[in-house]
Amino acid sequence: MARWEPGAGDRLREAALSLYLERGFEQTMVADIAGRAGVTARTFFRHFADKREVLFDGASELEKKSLAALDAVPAPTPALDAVAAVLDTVAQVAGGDRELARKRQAVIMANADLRERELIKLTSLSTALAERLRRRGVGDIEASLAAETGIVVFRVAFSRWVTAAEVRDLRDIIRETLSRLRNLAGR
Amino acid sequence: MARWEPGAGDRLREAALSLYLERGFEQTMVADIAGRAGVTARTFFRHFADKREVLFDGASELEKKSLAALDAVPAPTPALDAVAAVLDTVAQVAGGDRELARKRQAVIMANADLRERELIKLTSLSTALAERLRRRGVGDIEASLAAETGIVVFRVAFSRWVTAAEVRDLRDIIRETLSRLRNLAGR
DNA sequence: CACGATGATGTCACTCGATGACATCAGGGC
DNA sequence: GCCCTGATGTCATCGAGTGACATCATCGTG
Repeated sequence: MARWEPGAGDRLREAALSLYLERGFEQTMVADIAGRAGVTARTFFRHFADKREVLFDGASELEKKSLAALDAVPAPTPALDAVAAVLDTVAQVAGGDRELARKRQAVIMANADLRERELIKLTSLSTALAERLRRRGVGDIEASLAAETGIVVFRVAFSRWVTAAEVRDLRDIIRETLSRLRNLAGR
Repeated sequence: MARWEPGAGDRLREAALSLYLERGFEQTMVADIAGRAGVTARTFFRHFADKREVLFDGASELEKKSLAALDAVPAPTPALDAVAAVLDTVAQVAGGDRELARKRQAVIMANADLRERELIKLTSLSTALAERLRRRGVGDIEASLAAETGIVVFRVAFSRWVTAAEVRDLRDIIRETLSRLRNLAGR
């Protein structure tokens, strides 16, 4: 076969991120993205469900790995400890390219629709985690609480990780954040 | 003045909810809502920013009352206890008409865009609470964690409250949920 | 090599959400 | 009666998103 060329999906992803950075999300039209990627707008929608999704389609892989990580935790582990183990894995998946993450986050934070989409991706992860926890015998409410709490820790830690001044690993920040939450909530 | 008649905003709210229930959110067109309310589509958008917002415009009042409740808590209270006090107020505002809440929630849960919007409303509340907590001297991370944790408790409790089988007060459920969270997270 | 299947893309037409510009109309104060 | 103001209607337009259909390249098979 010919030498490797990025597929249309990858080109669209790149084109979208750069355009969102240059002009902002709302000022970028799907036709612009498609044009930069060398395809038509119709093709954009064959690769991504909508204009926002182009920034979020890594989420399904994150979810898959997170669930695998949870399944790898031995059964008798307390719910929140199991979630902590998941967060270590999440840190590896999401905590790689910090500069890319900063760019992406800058775009997302600048637009309400994108913030909405980001939230629902994390909620979807939380729901999936809770469901697995229940299968392990964790109570209904406890499963939801543990999963959602884990997501809260991730969100707070992540938002700190992409801060300009911050230099620590995402994993370290997550651990510290979880520990602070325990102090906060413990009686 | 003439006898009381509901304004266009109220008529639109009612029309929208009933239509969303009858046909579903996506199957309902803005023109339908406007028609049932006796106005034009253009007028709909003069009352609500978009098609979703018609279900959520109570959120700003909820936020206002929540912040007032937080300000009413004496300063030396631990962050999570202060949030607990806020949740009592939230329970009063959101825990009134259970049947209405069930209808509304049924519509929201049936559509991804609406779920997104609901999430961001609660996140906005969380952000506002965290900001006030910081003003009281609560540390940066702790403020975010306490506020977001409070929202998690509310979400979990609320979703239980609108369950068909559930009969307890929203406030009671919230209290129990918070207590469970403390057990879960405490070391 | 020709052929037909398959998958990715382009083209066209259309619906609907959302917004700006301008006209209209009713009520209140002068 | 007149004017101001706020709420609404009308019209035009943009852009997201989708369905239907045509096209084209690739590839396995006879």
